[in-house]
Order: sequence, then C-alpha cells, then structure tokens
Amino acid sequence: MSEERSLNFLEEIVEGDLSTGKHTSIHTRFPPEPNGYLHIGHAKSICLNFGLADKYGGKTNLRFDDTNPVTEETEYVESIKQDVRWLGFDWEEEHFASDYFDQIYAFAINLIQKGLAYVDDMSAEEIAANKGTPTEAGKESPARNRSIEDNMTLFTAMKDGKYNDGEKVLRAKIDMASPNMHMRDPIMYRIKKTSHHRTGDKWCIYPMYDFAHGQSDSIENITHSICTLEFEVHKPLYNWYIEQLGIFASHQFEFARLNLTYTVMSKRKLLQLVQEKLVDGWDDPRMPTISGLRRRGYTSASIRNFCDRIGVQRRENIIDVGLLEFFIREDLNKIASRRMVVMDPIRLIITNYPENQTEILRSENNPEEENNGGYRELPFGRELWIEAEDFQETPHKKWFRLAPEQKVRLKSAYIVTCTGFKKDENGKVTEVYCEYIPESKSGQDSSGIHVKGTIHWVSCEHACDAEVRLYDRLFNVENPSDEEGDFKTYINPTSLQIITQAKTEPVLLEAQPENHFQFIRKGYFCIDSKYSTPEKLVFNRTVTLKDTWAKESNR
RNA sequence: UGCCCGAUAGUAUAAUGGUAGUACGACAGAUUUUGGUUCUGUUUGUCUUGGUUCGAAUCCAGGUCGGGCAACCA
Repeated sequence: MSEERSLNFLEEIVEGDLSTGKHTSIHTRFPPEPNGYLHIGHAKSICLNFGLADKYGGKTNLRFDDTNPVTEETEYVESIKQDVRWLGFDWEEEHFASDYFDQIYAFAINLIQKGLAYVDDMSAEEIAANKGTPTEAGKESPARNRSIEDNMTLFTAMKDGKYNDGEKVLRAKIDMASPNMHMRDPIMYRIKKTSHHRTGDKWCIYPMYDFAHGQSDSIENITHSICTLEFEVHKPLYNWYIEQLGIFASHQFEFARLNLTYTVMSKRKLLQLVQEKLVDGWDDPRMPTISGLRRRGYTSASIRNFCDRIGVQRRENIIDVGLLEFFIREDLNKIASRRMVVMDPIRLIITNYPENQTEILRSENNPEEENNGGYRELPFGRELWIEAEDFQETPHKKWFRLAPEQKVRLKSAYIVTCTGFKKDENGKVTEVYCEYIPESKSGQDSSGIHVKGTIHWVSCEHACDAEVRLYDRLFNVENPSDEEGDFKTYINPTSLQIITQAKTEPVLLEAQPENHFQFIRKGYFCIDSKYSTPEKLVFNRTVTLKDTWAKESNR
C-alpha cells in the first residue's frame, strides 16, 4: 500500500541506534507546556514523535512541561489531551514535570554537594549585567565560591519560603566565559510564590526548563528527545546536567519548526489574537490551532497526511498554506456528501412548469464513492433559488451558465432555456425566467441536447434558511511576522464573511456536527459546533473548491 | 564583532561519490450532469569560488546569504 519512501534524518538516527545496539527499543515523548492551545506546528511534532515510535515499535509519552506556575492552567492540559487524541494518537504514559519536583530537587542537592551549584543573591538585573554578551565573557558572581554547607543552608531556606521572589536563585557552576551563553552559570531554580495548577502551594521554588527537561527525559528513559531548532544551543547544558548527575543519557535532536504562509504560529501571537478578541477564541475557525482546524472542518487524517508530506528537516521553511488546503480537499472529496445550497439567491421561474406541482427527484450523495454513496430526495418545483452569479445578462465569451437564450442543466433535474429576466429599481436582477425541456429529465434524458453548464438550485417552496460562514486567510501578507511593525496590522479585514440567508435543500436539516458536506460548486462545509442549533443551522466553510473559472474570468 | 546551525524549481521534499526525481502550484489538453474529481502532457532547480576525484547536489577549503543564542519563559 504505502509507497516506498526514503528515511528522514531522524529515522536514520533511530535506525543507526537500533542497528548498533545503542538502544534495543526507542522511547519518545511529546512535551507541551500547558500554557496555550496546540496548533498545527505541534501537530508536526506530535506526528514526528508518535510516528517515529510507531514505526520502530517504540513508545511515546505525553508529558506536560509545567515548571512555570505563572502561565500554566488545567484548562490547557485538558485541551491538549483532547487534541492529541483527536489527531489519532494514544500515549504510553502520561506525566507532568511537576510529578518529578521532589526528584529534581534531589538532583539539585546532588549538584550542590558536588560543588557544582551555588545560591546567588544577585538580582535578575545584576545577573543579566554580569552575564556578558556573546562576544564578551561574563563576570563571576561573588557568591560563586560559597561553601557547600552555606549553599545547602541557603537552598533549604529558599525552599522553605524564607525569601521572596527574586531574592535568591540556585545556579550551576559551569563557565562564565563560555562562548555558549547558556553555559554561563545558568539558573537552575527560582523562587515563585505562586500556586501551581497541580502542586498547589507545596513548592515556592521551581526548576527552570533546562534543569527539568533533560532530567524528566532521563527519568522516563526517553531515548530520543526531539525538539525544535531554537533549543540547539541548550544541548550542551542538557548533556552537562545528565553527565554530572550520572543519570540515564537521553539525547536531544532538533528539527525545524513549521511555518505556514498567511499564518502566525507563535503562542504569544495567537494568545494576543484571542485576548484582544480579534478572533472568536482559540478555536476560531481561522486559527491555526488544532481546535480551530477541527471546528473549521479539517479532518485529522488530512492533518496527518500534511505532516507526513512536509517531512522533517533542519532548514528553516515556510510552507504554502495551499498545501494544507490540498490535503483537506483530497480527503473531503472522498468522504463529503454532496448537497445544494444557494448563498446569494435569486428566483428562477420555469414558466412552462405547472403551478403547484412538486416532483421528488433523486441525486447522488457522492460520485466518488461506490454506488454514488447512495441517493437522497430532492423536491423540485416551478420556482427555484439559484445563485445570482450564475446568470449574466451579457455573458462573458466562455460563459456557459445562464444568460438570455442560453441553455443550462439544473443539477439532477432538467435542462432549461432562459427566456427573460426582471430587474429591480437598482438594476439588480431579481428574477430569471426560463422554460424547461420535459424530455431532458436527469437519468432519463431523451432530448439529445447537450449543454456545457450545470448549476445548483433549491426549490423555493421547500428551501430551509441557514447561516453560512465563509472564511479566508487571517492575514493578507505571506509572512506576517516578517513585516514591519505590529503583525496585527496585517489582519485580513474580510477573513470572515457571514451569510445569514442561505437557502439549503431540506435534507441538510439532519446535518450533524461530525458530518462533512460539499456544497456543490461552492466548497466543503460542516456544522459549526459552537453556534449551530437545530432551529438555526450555522455552517462553516472548510475550504473552497478549486475554481478554474474564477481564474479564467479574471483574465 | 563571538559561538552554533543551515542553503536542491515558486513552496516543500528525494537522490547517502555514478541519469537531479516526487508532491503541491502554474500552464496546456482530454473526460465530466459540480468550470469539482480523474487522466495526459509542459514548465522551472543543486548559493558562489576553488580543490579532491575517471566522476561532486553529495567530500574538503574560502566566500555569500539566511536562521538561532545575551528571560528568574518554554
């Protein structure tokens, strides 16, 4: 089934480690900080970590990197778990860095007793000032040569809450002249008298990322600790702690994070959009979050396929958001039920069709499926809603929809010939008149007439009203973070268009939140899980159909 | 101006010293009761300069360009 693919660099590393016997099995982990919602960039990491373990018969843990109580919340923990599951992955073990606080504390004591850590009393500003610059060595703190006994006493006092935030820190004694800034006596522990979402007020000192992450990996026997490129400079420190502590040697490997055109991906920026109410929450369908994509109508399979296709490398990249759209169209084309919905309705009156007559026609659910995915019933009558844009008074040269005297097929119904139209006082066409050809009925057409155009329609008498939300990219520049000034000035003002009076065929009343639809000739849609009610349906457009006519007509 | 990383069509991604291939996009055509889908074809690329070699996208050296690093964030 699966095509033959060459190995990515992480797979090569894993295969190497397995074949040399360095490891007999592999263990990865996905380590989000619960301070925001997961986005498509995390999906790449999730697919990587779970995919790698799965491919080589290993295991993957879910671990929450919750070492900073100021930013973390249980709400985020729950959403992260839901999103990982929705993406189709199940973790081996669930952990929290906070579960290891006792052990990490013991690691700190261990380093103090080896003379490799000391309590510093300088302020944050002083420490920064003494750190030097990338081209200049830092200065050693006067506290650096405190005795082990003093350090023990002071660190215990820190833990016991004898000091306020910022008064003391525990630092590793490494090298203030290192060319790697992270090795210049990095901070291991800081005081934060803040309640933690899991440990409450048990602790008032919390380990820094660097003094928690590698140790957590080690405790869980993670063999391959995969993270993004910006952590590359942390690796020497990651290794230093593990070495000095003499614990299981996990190894860190870095890959380039995902960037998408017309999208921002940093949690900080996404949080801003949410807090400043520029979007409707983390799950706004325009957000690149997993929950946003889900609400928009993306399938988890399409996201997995996307992540698989973009691969993994160590070079910076920005991927065309069109590729994501390709994968969702590919998936939805196979599974979405076809329905007819008119978004900008005008009346089409079939003058030679009997008044008060209704016919029940049938139409295939999905021509891509076996047996057309079954059929649904479609009421047809003398007056129909059609799209205003499907009629042109003076047609474009390659136009093959409705125009005076032109013929068109009404999808799954009859061929009609346009005989006239009516305009209102503003010159807008409000009604189009036509005559139908009784012998041209869909499925039993004996008319011998072939038309180029087919349009969708909904019976006026049977139509249901619905709200339809059309989404476009959130930003109108390719790389908002690259532009001058505030990224928010590049928000696309028309990224959400709400159509309140769309006309739908009656079977859509049965639509369920998990259903995917193709509104014929319009795009893929789903029920909005947040605002749709049985009384008032609200649909989200997942993505448009490819539209070669739009290109042609714009020439 | 220190350290680290990277550079293959428009965007991604292969080729692991031996024919630069694939996907998306773009363009053209065929099919089509969705201007959708499907099918066919076309198009565009190894950052640069040297070196090693019978042979270099691949190895080496210099350059150029891009990214990261100076939070008591992760």
